Amino acid sequence: MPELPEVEVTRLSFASRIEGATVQAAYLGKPLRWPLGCEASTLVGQTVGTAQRRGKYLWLPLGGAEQAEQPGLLMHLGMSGSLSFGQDLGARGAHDHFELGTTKGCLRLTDPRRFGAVVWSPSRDRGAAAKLLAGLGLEPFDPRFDGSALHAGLQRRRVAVKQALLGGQIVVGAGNIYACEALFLAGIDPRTRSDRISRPRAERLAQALRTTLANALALGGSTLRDFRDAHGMAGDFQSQAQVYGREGQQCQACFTPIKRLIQGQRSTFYCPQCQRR
DNA sequence: CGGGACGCCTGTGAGC
DNA sequence: TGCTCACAGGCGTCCC
Repeated sequence: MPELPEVEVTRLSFASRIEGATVQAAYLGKPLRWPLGCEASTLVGQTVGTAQRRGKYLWLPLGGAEQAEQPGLLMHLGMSGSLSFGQDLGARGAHDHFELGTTKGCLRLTDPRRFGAVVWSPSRDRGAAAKLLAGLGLEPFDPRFDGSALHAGLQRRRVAVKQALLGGQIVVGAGNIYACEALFLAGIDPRTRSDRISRPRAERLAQALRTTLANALALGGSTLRDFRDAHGMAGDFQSQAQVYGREGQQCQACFTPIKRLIQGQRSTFYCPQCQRR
C-alpha cells in the first residue's frame, strides 16, 4: 500500500496533533518486521517531536526539544500498515500491533501482514535508523533530483527502468503503483534498460514522477483496499490511475488495451502504444 | 559489486 | 458452501 504519497498523507494527518505530547504508555502486539529495540518503558515520559519522512519511512523524534541528536522511532508501514491517531480509537483489533499512548492521544499501527516496523534508534543518524536509511536515493521533491541526477543514476544500472525506479537507490518514494503511472506519463516502456534512457527522456521521467506523486498527494494517496490516513480518511488517486490495475481496459489516451507483465516478481501495467523503448 | 529470487504474514477473490 | 491457489501496496537478505 503505502508509497510516498500515502506515507506523507499519514504524516501530515497526525504530526501537528501529536507534537509536544508526552508518552504515557507503549503497547506491543504481535512481532512486526523487526523488534522494537528497546523496552516499552524507555519510551514512557519522552516528549514527541516533529514527525519527519524519509522515503517511505517516518521518523518520530522522542526526548524533548531540539536536541542535536535525539532518539526516536523509525516507522514503516510495509504493505498493509496504517497509522491512526486520536483520543478514543476504540478497542484494539487483531491487527493492531503497536500503540503509543500520549497526553494528546493514542498513535496506533494497524498492519494485518506485519511487514511494517517500529524501531527505536538513539538518533536518526546513528544506530538502527541510520542503518535502515543508508543507501536511500534522493527525495523526488529535493531540488537536487532533476533530469540530470536521474539520468546519471539510471546510467549506473542495467536493470529495466521500472525496477530502477522501484529500487529506491536513485530516487525514493515510488512503489509499484506510482512507478507504473510515472512511466506511463513519461511515455517510456517499463522494460527499457535503465542505461538506455536518453537524457531528455530522463528529464521527462523525473518530471512525470514528481507530477504523479504530487497529484497522488493532493488526492490523499491511493486506497486500493485498506489505506487510511490517521483520521481514517481514504485516498482517491486509484480512480485516476491510467494503467495500474487496468489490464485489458482501454488506454484513456489511445484506446489500446492496457497490458500486464511481471518484472522482479511484481506486476507491471503499461500501454504498449503510448509507452516506447 | 550488481542483479535476481526468496521470504516475511495475512486477507481476498477467482476458480473448481 | 468450502477448499485451494494466485496474488497483493515493500524491502532486507541470501545467493550467484
